[in-house]
Amino acid sequence: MTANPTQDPQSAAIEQLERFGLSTYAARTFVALASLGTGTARDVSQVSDVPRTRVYDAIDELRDRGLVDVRQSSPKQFWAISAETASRLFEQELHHRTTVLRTALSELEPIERQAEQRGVWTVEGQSAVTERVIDFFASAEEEIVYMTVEDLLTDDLIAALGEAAERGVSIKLAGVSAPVQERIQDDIPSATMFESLWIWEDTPAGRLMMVDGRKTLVSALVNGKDASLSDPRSETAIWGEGDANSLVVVLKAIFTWRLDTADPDA
Amino acid sequence: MTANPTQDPQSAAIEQLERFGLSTYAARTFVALASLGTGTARDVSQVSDVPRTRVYDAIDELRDRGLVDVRQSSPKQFWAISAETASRLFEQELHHRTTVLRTALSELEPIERQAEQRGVWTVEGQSAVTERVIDFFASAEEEIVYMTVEDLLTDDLIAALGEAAERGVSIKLAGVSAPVQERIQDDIPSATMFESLWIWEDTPAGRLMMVDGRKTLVSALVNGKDASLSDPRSETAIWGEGDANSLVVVLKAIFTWRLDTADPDA
DNA sequence: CACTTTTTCACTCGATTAATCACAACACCT
DNA sequence: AGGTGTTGTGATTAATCGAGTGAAAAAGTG
Repeated sequence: MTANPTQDPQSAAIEQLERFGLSTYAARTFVALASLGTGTARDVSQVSDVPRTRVYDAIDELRDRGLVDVRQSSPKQFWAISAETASRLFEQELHHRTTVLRTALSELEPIERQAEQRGVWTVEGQSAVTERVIDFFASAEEEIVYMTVEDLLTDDLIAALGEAAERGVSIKLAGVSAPVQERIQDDIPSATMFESLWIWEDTPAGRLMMVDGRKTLVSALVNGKDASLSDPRSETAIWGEGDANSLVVVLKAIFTWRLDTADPDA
Repeated sequence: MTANPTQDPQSAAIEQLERFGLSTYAARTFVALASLGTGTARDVSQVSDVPRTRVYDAIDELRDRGLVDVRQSSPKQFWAISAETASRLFEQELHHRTTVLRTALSELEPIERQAEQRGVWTVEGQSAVTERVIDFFASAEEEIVYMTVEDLLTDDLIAALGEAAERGVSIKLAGVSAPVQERIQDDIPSATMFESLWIWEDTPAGRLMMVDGRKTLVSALVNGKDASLSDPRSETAIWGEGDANSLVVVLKAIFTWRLDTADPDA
């Protein structure tokens, strides 16, 4: 997962197929067939390095999944469905499985998950942090304050902000770069900007978020000094929820001070 | 995989999570946490039957995937993301992975896959057969003839027919049940019906298809006598392509005879 | 400071799967 | 027909991975 330096199509396809539940033989066999179009066990074995005697089992597996058809002759001929059809097939199946998962999980989810917690939770990895922020945006009812130094304001986030804005949530942003700022003005005209600030002008910055004055999140990039922008995944965040939560209290104080003193229209 | 009699949410969720690449410990841990909301290693161990000493590893795995956050206290507290967020996360990831697969596969697909083949290919399983039929519909340029005895004309197929019709493909159907027939008239007004027929009036029937007079498919349900409609997955089809293909020749003869003699407007 | 609980880590056992081998069936060629 | 090489199936071995167990270190608690 971490080692993926734009490898060749072969290995990429094989890796994905394996992760979708095929055995390595089946995966290699299918990839071989996909490049051949059709072929015999021998052909497949030669280009895939699957032992010829095992190609038949692999074909069986692929047949069960509807990925390969067989011509009953001697030698048997195998035929792979097209790349387009194959991916459509997988997408369909996986969509179905996520639906099953969603249903099952929500059935056993507790009625209400208690908010109002002591202490703070930690999240690791940029994508995970973003995911969490989006979640919080989605739960906002009145106000979102979001502040970032670099351009940690991706399309996902803008979309989530847009949805919130349409619900009537007031949105206050800071630290947005000029080009993105223009986009925001178009997409979410109701959003107001306030001056970024302060201590970490050019530090390995992260983000800072508060929704409804009772959910807050702070993040930072871990490689403080050395490799600052090398690995984009090295972000760590902490968040807390509830009026009495210490992190919430602190951030609320900072933000209200800042928002009050700042020029409200900028 | 075959044993799936609408099991309880617990096992269903665990099964899906495992198939998405989580270890069984991680899957069980997440499900436990999902029902608890938050909890310690001990809590998790009790409801999930994961050895307490291994909950930590499982949490690490879940953390890497952004499914769980941790509160650094003693004992540590674990927090699971919501069912909704989790499934969205998976759907996103899987969509991405199918895209990677699609790209990789199409890069190594041969320039042109030779049509015009001797012999016939076999497909097994109702879903696989349907998939293949849809594929052929999508490749049709002039004419589709499709004939089925039972209601092997699902929404997928109707949709595929619709798309073909919009491309200007002429569509000829037979053996469609009355209710479905009405639907067709609405969705695809250009389609013409002809009388089903013949030998297999109430046999364990299948389908019969021809596109552009050069691709044909015939299917049958295998459990001829005993369990006819018990297992819907026991369908087998054969198909062939090319003007000289024997199956094509036979079917073309049958159909042209049938279509010529039948009343063209019915 | 003793004692419990939490957390980490190393190791064993078992199951799954890759890989090899031996043999039977079949087709082709002379 | 008979020989020869290729194809398909089944059994067997080797290796890998993950579940489960237990010991030991770390952190709390009285």
